[in-house]
Amino acid sequence: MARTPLRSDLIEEITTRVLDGRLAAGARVNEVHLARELGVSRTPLREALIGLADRGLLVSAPGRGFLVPPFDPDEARRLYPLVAELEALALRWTSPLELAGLPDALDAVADEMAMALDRGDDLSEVDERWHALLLSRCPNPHLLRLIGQTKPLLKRYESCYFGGAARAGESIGEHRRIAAALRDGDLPAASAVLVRNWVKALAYLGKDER
Amino acid sequence: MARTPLRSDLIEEITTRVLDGRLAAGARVNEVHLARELGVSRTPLREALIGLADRGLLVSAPGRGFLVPPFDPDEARRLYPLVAELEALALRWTSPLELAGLPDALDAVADEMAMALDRGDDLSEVDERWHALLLSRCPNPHLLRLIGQTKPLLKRYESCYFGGAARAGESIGEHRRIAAALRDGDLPAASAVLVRNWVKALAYLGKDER
DNA sequence: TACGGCCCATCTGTATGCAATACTGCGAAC
DNA sequence: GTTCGCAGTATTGCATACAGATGGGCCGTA
Repeated sequence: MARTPLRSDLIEEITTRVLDGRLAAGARVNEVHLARELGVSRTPLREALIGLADRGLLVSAPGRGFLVPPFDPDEARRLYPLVAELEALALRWTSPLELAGLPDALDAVADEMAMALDRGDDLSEVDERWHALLLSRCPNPHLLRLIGQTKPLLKRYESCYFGGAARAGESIGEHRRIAAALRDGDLPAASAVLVRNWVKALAYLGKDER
Repeated sequence: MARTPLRSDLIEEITTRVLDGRLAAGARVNEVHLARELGVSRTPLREALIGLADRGLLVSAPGRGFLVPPFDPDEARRLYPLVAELEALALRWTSPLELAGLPDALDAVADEMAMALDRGDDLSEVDERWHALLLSRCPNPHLLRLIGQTKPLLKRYESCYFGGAARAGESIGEHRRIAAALRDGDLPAASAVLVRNWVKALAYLGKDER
């Protein structure tokens, strides 16, 4: 028997397809087609779909299966502050002791971001690593679970987040300020910048969405 | 076809069984037995189990099925503040306009709680209604989803919450103070009491858990 | 031509079947 | 006496099969 259930891999794969639009917003998910395409049967596929519906990345329409929720600017406006507050909470609940080793490591990742920006690479993967590192010491697994469930929803709207180099540079600066605040032991300042970082991302997103 | 998928009912039923201990903490879930007992096939049952595992009320052990997580005092200590902060957040994000009609209704439910306390009834159902009402105007469905997913986890530890009449009376008073603060438009005070209400519940829980 | 009802293909929701792994009990060896 | 190994059973994970609902097109009628 597989040591990793099929549904886990399927959740990952389907998440990717929702994020990159191969499963289009508003479209219904045809279980038979998708199962054939992925080379699995409908059973583990449905299990994955149900998991994704629980996280809000799909919605279940009783009798009509699953569908990808349409894009909704309101939803983005609610998701960004939500993730912001959740991350800030995770930060507040990380003990100063655990936090001590982080700033240097965070700045190292921020350096990577700066280099990626110079090369014109995609920053989102590095940005993700930075935030994962920031939260890695939080002792509340349930909060981390909620964050993990919510971020993919947000990523649907994030496609053009780092589109502008100006915003990217600004964002890297914010990341560095967060690390600096942590070094000073100034947790409120760190959370404040963190929340602002997310909210600003939303603002730039709104600009592109016109 | 049923307008409501079987798995929804199953999720509800299994949640109940986990909360009342019919599915004991630490025990494995036998899919065949449980399916027979519930009069359904394994397919929708497994779908329900997966949904519950996503919410953290069960854990999935690859190759070994699902099991009810053991009780863990640490978990309770992390869940209560989490729900407290999430509810406070929901409150902060509810517009004052929407909030205006709430205090009277909240106090009405608080009256019910007081009456139930006098009669010696169980308060948890009424308490749940009070909190649901408090959050009912929050415009962020994702936050509400997270709260809804997290509260059942907490309820596992809540059995003896309202055990002491003294604490129950105190809690009702806190509920009234929250409504009063809302009437005054003093949102920070309302959140503060709300958070304290949850944290105190945890403190009393800790006392009984020895 | 527009509208409403019926029929059929398609798809979901549920049940059952099958293969491979994990647990249990017993026996043997140290 | 304890531990290791093995065989049989139980149980999971996945695949397939079946029943009922859904949606769309076609025809008839106003």
